[in-house]
Amino acid sequence: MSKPPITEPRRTLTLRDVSEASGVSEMTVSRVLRHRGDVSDSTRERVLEAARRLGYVPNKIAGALASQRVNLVAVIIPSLSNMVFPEVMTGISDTLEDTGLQPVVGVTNYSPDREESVLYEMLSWRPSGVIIAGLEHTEAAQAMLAQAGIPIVEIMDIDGHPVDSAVGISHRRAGRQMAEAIIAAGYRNIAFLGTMMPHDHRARKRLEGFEEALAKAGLSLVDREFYSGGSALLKGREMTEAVLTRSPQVDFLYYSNDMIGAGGLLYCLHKGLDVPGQIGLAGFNGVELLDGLPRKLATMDACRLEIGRVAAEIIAGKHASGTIGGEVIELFPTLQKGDTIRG
Amino acid sequence: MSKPPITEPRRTLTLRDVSEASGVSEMTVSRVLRHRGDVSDSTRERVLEAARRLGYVPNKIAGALASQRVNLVAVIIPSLSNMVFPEVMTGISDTLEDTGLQPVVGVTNYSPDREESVLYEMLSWRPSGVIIAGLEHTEAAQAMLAQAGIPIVEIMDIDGHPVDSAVGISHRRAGRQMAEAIIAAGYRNIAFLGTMMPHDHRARKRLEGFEEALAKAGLSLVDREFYSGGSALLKGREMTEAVLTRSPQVDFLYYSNDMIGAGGLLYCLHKGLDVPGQIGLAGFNGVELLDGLPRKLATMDACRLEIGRVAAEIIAGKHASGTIGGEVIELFPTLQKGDTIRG
DNA sequence: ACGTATGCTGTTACCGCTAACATAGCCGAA
DNA sequence: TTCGGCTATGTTAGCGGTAACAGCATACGT
Repeated sequence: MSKPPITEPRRTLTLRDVSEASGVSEMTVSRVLRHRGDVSDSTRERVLEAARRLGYVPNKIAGALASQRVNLVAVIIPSLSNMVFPEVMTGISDTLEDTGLQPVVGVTNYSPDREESVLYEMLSWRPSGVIIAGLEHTEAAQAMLAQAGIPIVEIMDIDGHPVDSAVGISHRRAGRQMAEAIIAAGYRNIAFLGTMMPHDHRARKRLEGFEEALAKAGLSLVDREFYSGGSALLKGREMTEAVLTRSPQVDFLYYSNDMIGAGGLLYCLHKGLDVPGQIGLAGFNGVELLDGLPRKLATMDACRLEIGRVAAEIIAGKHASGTIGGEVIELFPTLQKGDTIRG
Repeated sequence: MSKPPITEPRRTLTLRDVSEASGVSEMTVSRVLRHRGDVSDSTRERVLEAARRLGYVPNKIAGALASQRVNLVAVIIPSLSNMVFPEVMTGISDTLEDTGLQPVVGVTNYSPDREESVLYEMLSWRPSGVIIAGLEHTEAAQAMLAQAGIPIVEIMDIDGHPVDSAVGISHRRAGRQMAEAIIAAGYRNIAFLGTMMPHDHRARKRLEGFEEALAKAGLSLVDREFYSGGSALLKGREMTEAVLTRSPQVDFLYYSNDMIGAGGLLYCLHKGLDVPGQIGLAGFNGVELLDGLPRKLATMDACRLEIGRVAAEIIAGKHASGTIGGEVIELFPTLQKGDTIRG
């Protein structure tokens, strides 16, 4: 380092500053910094040294405007506070890692209006693609997605009509499968405990599938209980107590997610109930958390990591299926009976 | 709607398209869409109708370049998969909600190099501010932060020297406080169980403070156990078993986070140990999850929501303290003894 | 020697939008 | 009527980069 680093620049640096400091044109600096085109080693060295010394950080805004290319992928999800979407994010990040693409997260809190405005905001940055949870959106959001002219992947759910591509599982089928397993194990007095979220379409579809399969076996839910907000584990405990008090004949508890299921399981064990003999339980998601419980809750893996991975591959244009857009990729969750279903 | 919506635009729309469709200049359209300046009601109506009909989405890239203003706030955090950062995010989002600012999240996985590159990437979009976890960064990252010319808030931790502002708690003090409470309750054979993450400086500082207070009382840790990866709840269980087998004299287990603490608690209860008489436990973070456990784990709230809120206020320039930048705001966690410390 | 391929660097014209200033019409006061 | 002072709109000149092409050595085959 011959010259000392600049300490307090009065304004933010531009290519011109680096070009003047290294005695070449702005274009050449641009080429060096983007590892593009042929530049002689000596020039490259000089430019890099100057850029480093000045502390130059390129302006992607200008770059994106000029090149009409943005390395951002919009990811729009309902929440970060349950275990499921962070894991999807991991799948996305891992896959995007070596593509030069960068995920940008927007959170909707399960509000369609908020989803619409988050989408608008993100599209206004002209991302290279959109990954968005669910198939249900406002009309305006649907229109924006359809017109955006970039790859769109709707994730988690495939029971519906995607705008472009979709990657997910059939929640309806998942509900059905769980019901069938429960019935096959001999349980007959089944209750449902879940979230009261009018816009959680996936939980709704699971319940629909579940009840459909019950109906086919001539059964119906003997009780149901909903909650919203608060600590899921605690709510699971409280709801379970409420249901078992109100409907003592219940011999199976189907939860809309693992967290409340875990709360219910802890409650049942605490009460000394015979699980799964006297009463069975099942949740949904296959969250890692369950591994630490005294007994393993029955659940179905929602393929979260895989969904993120595949969605990102589609955006990055490196998904196995050669086709361009418009594909629906169904993943198949596996039912894990754990220790809370008989047999 | 007199004219039907355009269905398949060959290229993405610009202000010019809207201006032609509504018979005014681009500037006027721009003014209408930004609610800026005086525009007659009739013109505004006409422009909005045209924009809506065409499905125009403004190009913020061009707008930002021209106006030299970007409504983005970079938020750089180590992880999304533990409960802590999502809650900080909630605090940030809530506060930014009505400021026109938008958080953009980058995740570093506790890697300093990754942090540096994520920071570089985000700064290249010229955000209005940066919120970044921790006070320890690579030299290059420090330099970038110092030169960025925008408000920087380092969050979570205040034991060190911030580049600009800082909001957080003293983890060293938190560790000390917990040790003092444990000693006061009469426990003497204390073990530590934590993560093996060389870059989790906050966990390290808590342990340092903890040991410091032990030393002052003439005590030292009788055992310690570290883990990395896997289900925290399960790891807590396994580590606890290992420690209690190896060091049967241990009468207190101090965990570096609530999740492994919860696993340990479940293990102890399962083994029929007398908690907190025979053995005490404590974690850190005050996660909501604990409310659902059969017994409440002792913990310290890390003020996560508040940290996010205050950090965002500083960036938005609406924090109570009138000063501009350079402030260190210390928050004070409360010790919750729960049911797992005697007395 | 000549034409031409090749490697390196510079020039020009935008990308889509907005700040700043310019202009036109209209009102009321002098 | 004339003139300032509004209001509503248009015009001009960039913002900081990059695509595309132009230019100029140097190397090389014939």
